[in-house]
Amino acid sequence: MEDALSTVTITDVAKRVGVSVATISRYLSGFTVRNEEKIREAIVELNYRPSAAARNLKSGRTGIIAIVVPDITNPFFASIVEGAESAVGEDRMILLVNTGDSREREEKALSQLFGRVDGVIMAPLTEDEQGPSFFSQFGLPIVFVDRVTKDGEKFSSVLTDNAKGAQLATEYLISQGHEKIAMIGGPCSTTPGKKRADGYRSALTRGEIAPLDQYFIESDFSEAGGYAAMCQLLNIDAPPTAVFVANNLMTIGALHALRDQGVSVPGEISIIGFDDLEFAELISPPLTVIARDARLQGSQAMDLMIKHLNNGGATPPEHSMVDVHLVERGSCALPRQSQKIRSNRRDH
Amino acid sequence: MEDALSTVTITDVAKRVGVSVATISRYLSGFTVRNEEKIREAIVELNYRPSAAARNLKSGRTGIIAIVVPDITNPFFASIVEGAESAVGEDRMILLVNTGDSREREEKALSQLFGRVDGVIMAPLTEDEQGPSFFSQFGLPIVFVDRVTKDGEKFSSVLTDNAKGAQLATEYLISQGHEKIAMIGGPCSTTPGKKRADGYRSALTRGEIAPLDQYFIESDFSEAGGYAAMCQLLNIDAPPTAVFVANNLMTIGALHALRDQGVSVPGEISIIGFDDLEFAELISPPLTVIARDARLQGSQAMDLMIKHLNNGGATPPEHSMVDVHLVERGSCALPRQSQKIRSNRRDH
DNA sequence: AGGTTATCTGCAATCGTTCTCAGTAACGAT
DNA sequence: ATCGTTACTGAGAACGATTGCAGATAACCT
Repeated sequence: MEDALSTVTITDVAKRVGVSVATISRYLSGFTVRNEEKIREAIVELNYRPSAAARNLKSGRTGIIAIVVPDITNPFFASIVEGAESAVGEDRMILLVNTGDSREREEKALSQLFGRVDGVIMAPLTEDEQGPSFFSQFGLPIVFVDRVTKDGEKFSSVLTDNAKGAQLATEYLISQGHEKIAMIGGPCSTTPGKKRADGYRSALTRGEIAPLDQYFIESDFSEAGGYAAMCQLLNIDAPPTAVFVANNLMTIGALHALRDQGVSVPGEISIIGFDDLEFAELISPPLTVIARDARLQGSQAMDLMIKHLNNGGATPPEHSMVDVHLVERGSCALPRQSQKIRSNRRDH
Repeated sequence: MEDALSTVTITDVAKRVGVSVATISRYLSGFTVRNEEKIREAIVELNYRPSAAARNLKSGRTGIIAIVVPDITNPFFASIVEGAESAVGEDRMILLVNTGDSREREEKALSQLFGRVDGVIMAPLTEDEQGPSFFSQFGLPIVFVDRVTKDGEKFSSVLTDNAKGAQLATEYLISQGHEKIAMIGGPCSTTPGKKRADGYRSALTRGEIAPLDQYFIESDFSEAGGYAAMCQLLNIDAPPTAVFVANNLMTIGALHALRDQGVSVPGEISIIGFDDLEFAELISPPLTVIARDARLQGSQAMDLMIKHLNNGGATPPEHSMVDVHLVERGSCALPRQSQKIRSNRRDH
């Protein structure tokens, strides 16, 4: 019932009980001491809370793990964060950094993390992270999630099988008879952007379809980017009959574009997305996607980090890969005969 | 180029340059000192990074603001967090706590925050937060966002005009000629749960429609809850012709239920949700909702917190209210004639 | 050159803990 | 009564930075 304003320290408690600070400290860390009851009382009465700052200084650990993501409003990253949160355990907490797709913010935040956190779980903006030695010099344990940097092999990582996912999507479209298959991709400077493009191309090649430049649009993983890309695809001479869109936000944008242009899905064009959405079934038609467990990616990354930390930072880097699978719903169909004719007409 | 393993302290830098630690410290805080060039070099060569822990201890501030939300995968809270992040400024960071709708986690996290953060922005799980004096005793500045606790007036808050939103929704349905208007609400132990129920009831009363118990279902703001509630509504004798669903996740659940049961929207039943969704337009029919600016709520909460902190914690509590508005799309329509007849028949 | 001022510097205390080390008290065994 | 053992205790040195104070140096003026 004392003043909650001025900070109560361990010394105040010690004085009140009439013992030394060491005793209070020991009591707090679970040793048996003589006046436990009186100490308990004093702590409650004074409303004493140990200073985390002082503990950090003494122990060299903060009990905080940073998680750095480009965009927390992207449901995928939100799930990663949630997964990480769920695995963080009793005695640690999460510091969230949302870089907002800004390189500047990312750099700044990273430099401020030192001494505040015990480790960093990170989805870097791009692969060419400020020089190859940056993270080696960084001095804090790192686990990459979803994306890596150039020298990423040196650190633990939890990735998705992006190439397989893209292949699965493309092969599915091929198996339905599509030939004019476009892709709206992410920035090739990012891991998923690059790998998904690779998977798309290799599936096409394997299906004996020549990848066309005009059918591949490198966009930016944003809704607006997906919208623009889809408009661009609709405007070319022989528009594709199917489009693989490389992430959830761009898929939403692409669907908006199709709706605005009055193009029916899957009647006139088939769409397959990457990353499932909570409401994918509610869209008309229900959206077919390549799905993966984002939450699992987050929790695995956290597990790796905690393992590393608990081993005194002496573990070799581990690389984990989360599987992908096709969720077949209603947004893909056989290419329309009429379309084939129309497009054939245009071709000649 | 020294070892990045062992921690480099300010003392190491001082030794290297041949000055006292005080000088290095002063250099770091922007004072002009004599050997600036040499100091700069030493810092780079040793890869020195000031220890945040030590600074915290000395200064009593951490430069970190906690933000506590029930569920980060809810797009609404993700936007709040993003808004807060965007307003946090250069010299502070965000510590995210995701309570996962668990009271236990919330309590535990709160108790661990002391000394780790300078303030807490919080959307409490329920209004009756562990005794009325808890937050008064808490010892850390608090700003409530979206929700408050019982003694919430004592702290700054950024809320939504929930009652108005619910009224708007209900009046809109009434204006279309609906009389059998149900509501799927959130827990009445939460601010939005309670206020939205109030708004719904008062709009009904004002429209001279008696609120029926069977038309109000208190659910839990989750997708599964929305699903179950909608199923329940469909099963009663005189099912409603319109339903106001009190949050985004429950709306998704309700729509799933309607789809599964083959009920057409808005043909057989009109739906209006609370909180817009990125993809609300893509659903068929496009979803009519009560919308508000979640991002703004987050940034306003952060602004309030920073203002408080910069004033040395001596500001009186401020209460801010974010406006709501109706976004009319396609999920509401006039009640079907056939339904009216059918229900009239049943009533008598 | 001497005196005055303006800058810069180092010493040492401090923040709130933890932890080592030396010590004391209690108790049973001899 | 003495000794050994066990079980707890307190003093004080860290941890790595910041900062008031007083002293040192340089710069400037007459």
